[in-house]
Amino acid sequence: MAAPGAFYITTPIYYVNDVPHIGHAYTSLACDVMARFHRLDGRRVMFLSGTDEHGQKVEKSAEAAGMDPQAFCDRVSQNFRDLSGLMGYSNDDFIRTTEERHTRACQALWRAVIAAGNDDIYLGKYAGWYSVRDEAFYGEDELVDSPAGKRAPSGAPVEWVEEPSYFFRLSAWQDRLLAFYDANPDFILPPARRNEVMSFVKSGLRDLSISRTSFKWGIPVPDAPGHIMYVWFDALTNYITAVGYPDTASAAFTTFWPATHIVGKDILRFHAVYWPAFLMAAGVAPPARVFAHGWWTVEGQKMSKSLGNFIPPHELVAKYGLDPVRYFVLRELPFGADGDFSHRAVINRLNGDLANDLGNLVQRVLSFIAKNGDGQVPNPGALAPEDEKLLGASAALHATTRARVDRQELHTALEEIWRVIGDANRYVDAQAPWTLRKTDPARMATVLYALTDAIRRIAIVLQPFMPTAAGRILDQLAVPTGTARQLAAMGGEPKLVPGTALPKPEGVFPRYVEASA
RNA sequence: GGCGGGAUAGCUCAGUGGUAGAGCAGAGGAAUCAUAAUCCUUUGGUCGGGGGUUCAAAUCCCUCUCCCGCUACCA
Repeated sequence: MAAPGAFYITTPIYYVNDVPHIGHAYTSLACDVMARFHRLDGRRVMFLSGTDEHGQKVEKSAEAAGMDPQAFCDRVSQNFRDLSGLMGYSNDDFIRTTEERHTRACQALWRAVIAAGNDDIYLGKYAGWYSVRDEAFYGEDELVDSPAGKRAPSGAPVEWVEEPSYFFRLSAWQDRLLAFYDANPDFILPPARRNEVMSFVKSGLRDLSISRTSFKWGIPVPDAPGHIMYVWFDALTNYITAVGYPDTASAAFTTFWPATHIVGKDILRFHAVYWPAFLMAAGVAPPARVFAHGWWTVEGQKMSKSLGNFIPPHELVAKYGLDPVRYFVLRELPFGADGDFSHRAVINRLNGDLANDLGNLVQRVLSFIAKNGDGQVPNPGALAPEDEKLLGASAALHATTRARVDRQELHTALEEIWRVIGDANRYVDAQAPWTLRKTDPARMATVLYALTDAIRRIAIVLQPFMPTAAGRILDQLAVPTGTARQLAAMGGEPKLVPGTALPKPEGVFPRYVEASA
């Protein structure tokens, strides 16, 4: 069990051969929001990302580039580390599977499975139809008959090849996995994905080939010269490497493991089936949760190499700004479902939600105070019921958003926040401080105080989603950094101190104006 | 083929038995503190088709049509 109040969240390790696109950015961004949320909520957080650097493709790419595989990885993994900087990720560690600590962890995990004495790893033969030309294995059902014999779908000739391989006895784990899913109904989210995984497991499991002898770029299997670990055993282990495995008594491990894994739906099975089985076989606790998210389409079309419609994250950030991009991808699609990334939709969110609803709310209140309230935090009188209502709604966001974030429902968390932003705008109109200025200045001050305090709470809870913009709003309210910006401060102390000087207000979310044709 | 999910306002979706909802878009109005922002009102749906159960069905059952996901070793 992880320590109480601790939270460990991981992105997948990205395949180092890939070029980062919006899909990678999205996965990490969701993790980043959860990591930031829980830190602000007073928990100890470990947020891990990294790169997957082994495998035949990397070996070949390095060769093609005329480089040593390690030097090649050093270069291309930088693309993903740069992404962290660009998107403002707050990851605590960035693991690379070519690091020595990872080799140690993988070999230790392997040995632990063997030491458990259940014969879960055994030596067999990996066999299949291989096309030298395609450099790929094909399943029997994929092959096409031709006069010259069996052919790959590409038309390339195939040959039956066999190589010695270690296998993981996954077939023996069906019942234990199903029992685990039953005992942990939230282990796989969203629920639809859980159903898919369970039906997959119920349909029967085959043993898994977990080593290769046909190439070299990988982690050596202990006591088995010529064998290197096959991708998944190597890659998945990164999640425990980073918390100190094999030292399961280490502070990091006892504090943080088990983790919440956020993955794309394409790799759900590996995380929700193979990984818990590996761990249980080695006597290590399985992960706490695996959450699978969906895919982005771009202007209604699937992202693909042939269409060349991958969106480089840096272009988006340059065009719209970092926080608007963060907001858009988290708000636009239900986390878990597929969604479309379109210029139109970004503009609508940016101008409608950010500039009009939130940005204008902050600006109308703060500039009113700057002009009519001596530029200070107003001094409130007794609160009226409608004041209490607004303040109560904004304070309640702490609990409601936490409940949403706990289930990875980041879009509904934002919905909750925007509901209160709407309340605040309606409150401004209903109270009409511009009228109170002439009729009842004391009441005006109370109204403005209620508004600044509501905005303070809204900005605090928005920090995980839009760290820079939310921070700027808090700056404009003269909220000191530190505990005053923790989520706990939404409920009570420290509050805004009447009379505190406020800086000159500046717009936080400018409208996006389309370049005129 | 098998298993699972879905089809609700122009768009994206919420809504599991009791007089159809939200956001955006559209129309009209109010206000003028504010980033021509905000607020109010409002147009709009035979809840995919058909059948059934029920006093009552978007909601339960049957059936049809269409869409999507999963159906293993592709990093």
